[in-house]
This record gives sequence, structure tokens and C-alpha cells, in this order.
Amino acid sequence: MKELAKTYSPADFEEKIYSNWCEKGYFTPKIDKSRPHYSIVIPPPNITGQLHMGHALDNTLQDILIRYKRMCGYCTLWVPGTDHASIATEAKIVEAMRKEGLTKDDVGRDGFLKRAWAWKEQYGGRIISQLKKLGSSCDWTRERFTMDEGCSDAVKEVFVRLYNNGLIYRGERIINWCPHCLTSISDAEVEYEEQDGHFWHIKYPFKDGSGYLEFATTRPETMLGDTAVAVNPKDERYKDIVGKTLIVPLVNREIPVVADEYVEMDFGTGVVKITPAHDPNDFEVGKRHNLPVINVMTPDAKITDDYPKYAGMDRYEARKAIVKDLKEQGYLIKVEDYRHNVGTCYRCGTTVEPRVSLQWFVKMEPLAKPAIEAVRNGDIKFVPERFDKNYFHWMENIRDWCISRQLWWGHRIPAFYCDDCGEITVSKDAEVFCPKCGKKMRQDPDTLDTWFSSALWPFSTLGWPKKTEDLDYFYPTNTLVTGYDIITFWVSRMIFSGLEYMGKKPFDTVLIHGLVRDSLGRKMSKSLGNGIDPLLIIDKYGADALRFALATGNSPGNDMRFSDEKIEAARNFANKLWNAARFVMMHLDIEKVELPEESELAIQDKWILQKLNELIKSVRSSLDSYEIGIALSEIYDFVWDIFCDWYIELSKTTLSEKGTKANLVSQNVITYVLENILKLLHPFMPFITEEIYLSLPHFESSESIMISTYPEFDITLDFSGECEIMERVIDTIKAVRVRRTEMNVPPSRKAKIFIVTSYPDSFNDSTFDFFKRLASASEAQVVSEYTGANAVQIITHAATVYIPMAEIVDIEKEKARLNGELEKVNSEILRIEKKLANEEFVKKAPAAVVEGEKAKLFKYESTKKGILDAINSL
RNA sequence: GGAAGCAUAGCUCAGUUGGGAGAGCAUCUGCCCUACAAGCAGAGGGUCAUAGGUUCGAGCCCUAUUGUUUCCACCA
Repeated sequence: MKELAKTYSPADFEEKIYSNWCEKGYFTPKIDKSRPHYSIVIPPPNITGQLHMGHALDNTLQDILIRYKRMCGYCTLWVPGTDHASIATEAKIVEAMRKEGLTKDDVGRDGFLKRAWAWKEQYGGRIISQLKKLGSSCDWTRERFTMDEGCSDAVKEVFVRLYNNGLIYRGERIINWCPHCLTSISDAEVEYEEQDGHFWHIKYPFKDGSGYLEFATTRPETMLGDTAVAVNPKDERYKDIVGKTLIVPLVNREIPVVADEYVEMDFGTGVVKITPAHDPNDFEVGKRHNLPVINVMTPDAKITDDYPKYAGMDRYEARKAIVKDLKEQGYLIKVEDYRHNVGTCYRCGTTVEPRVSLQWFVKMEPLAKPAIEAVRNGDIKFVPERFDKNYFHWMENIRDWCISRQLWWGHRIPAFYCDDCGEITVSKDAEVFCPKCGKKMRQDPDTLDTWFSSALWPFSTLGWPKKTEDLDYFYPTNTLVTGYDIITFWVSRMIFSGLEYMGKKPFDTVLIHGLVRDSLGRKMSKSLGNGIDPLLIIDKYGADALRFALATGNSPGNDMRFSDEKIEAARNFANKLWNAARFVMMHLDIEKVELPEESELAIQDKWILQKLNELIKSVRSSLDSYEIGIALSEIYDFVWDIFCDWYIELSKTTLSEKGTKANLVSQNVITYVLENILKLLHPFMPFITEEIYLSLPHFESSESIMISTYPEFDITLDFSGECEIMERVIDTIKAVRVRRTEMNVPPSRKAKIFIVTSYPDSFNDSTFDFFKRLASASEAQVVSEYTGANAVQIITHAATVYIPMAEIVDIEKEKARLNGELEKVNSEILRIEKKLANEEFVKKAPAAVVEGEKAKLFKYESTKKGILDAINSL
């Protein structure tokens, strides 16, 4: 037996314990088809990332579930890995090169990818080692990367299949373009934010000289690409001008007035300028009216050379210049302040520029249908349920997914073009020759959206498209744990992907958690500088404390705040447990723990065993329903309030009286209970529970708590009667303490107590010791009637306790106090009597509730009787 | 514009089939009582946002209102 250090100092053992687990291979499952599996795939963190609180929460929850299920006997797999994060990583490499004075074009595609891989090798493992510090029990032998060989093969396989099924197509569409990242991005990757802008009221002259048409725009610079002006066909005001021709000032282009339903009559002047190349709605209008699409901007959002006066100006400079020119030429009517939503790139925050270009798309509707159905029919469950509304809304209104990116870091699109005959082929091969003319084909230079590979994660990591044992056994996975912020990006895409390629859902439950905010409720962000580094927290307080702080008081789907108070409370709890274990250890001389025969158990033992059994039942049921925070606080309450504050105190006498039978029983029971506490707590706080467990080599297997069995509810155990006996004692001790405190009697001043009771099984030699040590009694004695000197009287439902302390008893005050108590009890009695007199209540309420009320009434009646006797005796 | 969450003690939050309101922190009082002052024993503090409704019974279910946060749409 080794000794525990005097204070809880997690840094001393966390790392050592973790590497021991790894060495023993506990995280790697041995596939056993006779056992049920439980598997989770990690939401792969970006290789650019550093562990932040969001990761810490996400992975703490996963580890709790995994460790719980592992201890429950499931064959358990948690697949770890990282995501290549194409835009984010590419941006970092570009930035690093910029510092060297290099651009992408300077180094070329191959040179760039070399740098990217080197970067991945250098930093990609950083977050993995951070996950280990947290205690994550991932199977590191199965670690994956979205761009490793297998995952890349899965990506190509999917692309080819979807293409052959007509679900991937290439087309010229208006897409969201980031002028900073120089790539297309999907609808999901656009973030809208309110910005202060202006409404410029402008007029265009009619060609025939019959005046002007007025309208307003937030983006005057796009007028260079205007190819129409639209009004609503039902708008009486403009009925006569539909079909007339306008002249676009500055460019002198002739454009028609068209009628289109898209225009809202009562917004602004009811007239909209149409720029098909630079606005998605205008693009649609343009298609309906066969309008030309005139692109006026370069990829980095500068005006093209077609407009020499503005060429090379970026969109905002051009806006100023054009407004100035319009004003000078008399076309600007007025300018209003206007606050409106502007789409920005979710990676760099640059205002998105809608742009017409040739891109690859996934046809979503046929894929979305079964994915919606799987959630609707309960095949896949969101926890909490309300998130299915989010999901349905997104999936039911889904538009085709733009998957091509003008980036180099990522999965290159497996499409090939023949420069001679224009043939297009899609293939997994690295080199492809034109099926028509035999010429070597040119591969599409673009890469795929990062989320395209993430969508395959639950099965690509298990080996798909190969038929592997892992895939066969562990798929579908069980629980997916993630934040609500990526349901659309990721969860929805995994669902339709799993259904489409595997023919099976990827997981059965999606456990959604919220964001970790700072102590003021703000999002943690780099720009605010309010981020809390989980690694610093681990260094200072330990990984267990961090995990506890994240898991407790947190309910599914809700954001939580992180604060010093929380982490300190968590650390204090760890310290409490630590010291409780130290206390137990310093009283042990047994070699092995065996639960004594029922007949040998003391009353307090039966009480704690009953309480423990109840705890086991409710913790398991909370965990089974993903109520992780509740499960943890149940354990917390048990450890602190029941085990430490009461059971340890109750056991001190028997534990210290060596050489007796009672002592052996006590040692065995307290160690047994502690062992169960450690096991119950292990999924939440793996390190401290292991450290203590290994320090107490009395348990059934002390190799590691990780591979021990999670405590099971014992249906045959029933000490509820003994529990009542014990609780009468506890209630009475508490009442004595309250009275003593009220009367300012210091604990050091002991006094003899006399007990009048009708419960001799609660108050006798076996419990008097408790009163001596926990209620400052110098001696305790049961009497049929108290006849001594003036005494302080303490009345409970179980007994009346007399403490003769004549000098501090003020008869008048005592009378007043007792009358006050009587009043309270009477009102309670009245309330219950009224309730029980209500026929409807007795008839309709469940029997247990009615019985409960009756029991309470009985207790109050007993208390009342005690009070009345006390008043009479004064 | 559409949808959802939240509103409970001074602060931060739990409270899952509807059955007498809880924790942590903070505050106050008293304690170094053979594990723990990162502790022990106590205390105070709540018309559970407001107004209706359903029910024998509502913090919990329904309706409306107010405040607040978020997601989606993107009306130029």
C-alpha cells in the first residue's frame, strides 16, 4: 500500500497515470462479437487549432460516455483524428509565406503542398497531445486524418459514385465568393452581420427622353453591371413603363424595364436595379428575363479593366468614385443611412462578393429526403430534442451544395478535362486519358469543401470503402457529441452521407452541447482576448477539476459560463475526495475487502449501503439518458453530504477501536463504499479516482479502475427500514446542533442529554455515541419522562431531547419560541389535512403521493405532541 | 420576416413523466472537534418575468405579453 500525499496535487500523477493507460492498451478495444459495441467518432479538431474550452467540453463529455460504457462491459471504441481544415490551414500557410515575401504562385502547387504537409507534421499533433492531457481515452492506434490515404480514397469514391448517380454536377451559377480567401464558399459558410450602410437614391433616364426612373441601392458600384431595372407586374404606378428602355449613366448602357414578382411594391420606390453578376436574386431575375450577365469585378473584388475610369479600384473605392460621379452628373437624388445585413466569410470575415462562376455542386434534394426521414421517425435522436426543428428547417429548405474550392490544400476534385475535345471524366485514378481522343486529361485544379470529407468521417475512419472488421462491427456508431453550431455544417451532412453510402445511419444519438462562455457570458474570442486556456487550467487545477467544472451544472444544448469560482469549487471537491480517501486509508489494516454478512452490519452501515444503492440506480439512469450534469451532481452530493459529512463521522469510533469485530466490519464497509464512489466517479474524474484506487490495493482487481466494472444496482438489497432508524438519529442530531447554535453554546461545552422517544430502536446504546461526538453530548440517556431541572428542549418528529442548562434557559423566551414552532407545525398540519380531506385529491393522486402526505402528517403530529408536552411542562 | 432558447436566492445555474423550491459562490454567526480552513457546524435570503387557462394539485403543461440571447432567411 502506498501513501497518498497530504494534499491533492494532480500534477504529481495525471501524466504518469495517462501514460500507464496507454502502455497497457486500455483504450484499444478487442473486438468481441458476442458483446455489444459502443463507438464514438471524435469531431475532428482542425490541425490549425489549439485546444480551447469548446474542445475541452466536447471531449470531456465524450470521454465520460466512453469510460462509462467501457466499465459497463461494452466493447468500446472512440476514434480520434484531425481535420485538414482547408481554408483555415491554407490561410495560415499563405500568411507564413507572405512574411517570407512569397506568394502561392511563387512556390507553385507542389511547393505549396509540400509546405502545407510540413506544417501539418509540425503542428498537427499539437492538439492531439492536448487532448491527452485532458484524459481522453481515444484509441490512438486508430488515429485518422481527413487527408490520409484511406479518407482520401473515401472522398474520391463518394465523388465518383455521386457523379455517376447524377447527384454531383458542374455548372455556372452565382456563388458566394470570398475576395480575401479567393475561393467560393458554401451557403453555410456565409455569416450575416448587421452593418451600417447607406441607401443611395439614384435615377436613370429613359432613352426616349421622357424623364427618369428613381430607385435606391446599397451597392451603387454594381451599377456598372446593371442589365435591367425591375418593377412588380402588379404595380399600377409602373404599368406603363414596363418594356421601355433606360440608359445606365456613366456606362451609357441601354437596359430594359422588366416586370418581375421578385420586386416588393411597398419597399422603397418599388423599383430595383438588376445586376445579375453580383447579386443572387438579380441572377435569378436575369435568368427569367434572359438578361446578359456582366461581371464587373476581378476575383479580389476590384473593378475590371472594362471600365477604365474605375479599373483597379476595389469595391469600396469604386463606390465612392461612382457616387461622386453620379452626384456631379445629377443622377444622385439623396443618401440615407441604412442598417442592413451583409454576408461575410466565416473564416476571415471579409464581405462576401456574389460571383458567377463554374463550380461543382451536390444535388441536395434527393439526399435530404431520407436524412429528414431518419430523424423524423426517431432512427436518429437529437438530445435535446428541440434541435430537430433546426435540422428540419435547414434540410427542408436546402439548396444545392457548392463543393468546389479554389484552394490547393484539400482533396483535389477527381474530375478530368480533355483540352482537345472537351470531354469530362470523373475517376479515382491519378492519371486519366480521354476516352474519346486518348489524350492525357487535365485534372480539375480545385479542391473540395473541407466538410465534404468530414461528412464521411463516421465510416471513412472505420475503413470504408474497404470492407473492414471495424466497419462491420463498430458501424453505425452510437453517440455523436458536438456543439449546436455545427449541426448544419457537419451533422446533417454526415446523416445523409451515411444513409446514402452505407445504407445505414451514422449514429443513433446526437448529444448537443452549448458554447462555453466567459464569466460575463461573452463568447470567448481571440479579438476580445477573453479566452481561457484549458491547458493553463489543467496545469493549475488538474484535468479532473477542469472536467468536473465543465460537466457539472451543464445541461444538454445550453451554453455555460466558465469562471474561477467554478473551477475552484471543482478543485475543492477533488480535494475533499482525496482527504476522505486518506482518512479511510489511515484506518485500514485489512488486506482485502469483503462485504460483511448482513447480521454483522451496524445500523450506519446499512444506512450507507442503502443510500449507495439508490445512488447507483439514479446515476446510471441519468447517464443512460445523457443527463451527465445531473449524474455528476448526484455523486457530488453523495460524496460530500452523505459519505463525508455523515458516514465518515458516524464511523470514526468503530474505525479507531482496533481489534474488535465491529472495527473489521467498519473497515470493510467504508472501503467498499469508497471503492464504489471511485468507480461511479471515474468516467468524470478519471485521474484522481485511478490514483486513489491504485493506492488502495484492497479491491477486487487493482490493476486499473478503468477496466473495473461500473457499480450495479442491487435489487435484492433493502435496508429502507434501517434507513428510517438512522435518519431519526440524524434528524435529531441536526436539531440539537441548531438549538445549540441558536443559543450560542460553543461545541466545546458538552452537556448531558435526556431523550424521550417512542423509537427505542433509534435511540439506544448503539447510537448514543453519535450524540456524544456529533451533538456535543457528554452523555446520553433515554428516559420515559424528563423530571430534572430547567432544560433546553429540542423537539423533532422522532424524539424530544432535554439538555439541562438551567442558566441559559429563559422560560418566557422558551415559551415564545415553542409557541412559534407550534404555529408553524399547525399550519403544516392544516395544509395536509385539507389536502387529504379533498376527495378529488385522494381519488386522483397516485397512491404513493397520498401515502407520502399521510406519513408527513404523522411526523408533524408527533412533533406537535412533543411541543405541546414541552409547553405544558414549563 | 421565420424559428428556437432563456427569464428560479445578491451572483452563476440545476430542477425530465405535474405531487410541499435546490446547489455552488457571496453574506452573517460559531468552530483548528484524532481526513480535509481547498475545511466543520449553523443562519438569513425566492409571489420560480407578467397575466390568464388546464388540473384535486403548476417552476414544470397551454395561451398571450414583456425582456433577453441565438439560429435561419436576406427586401434592392
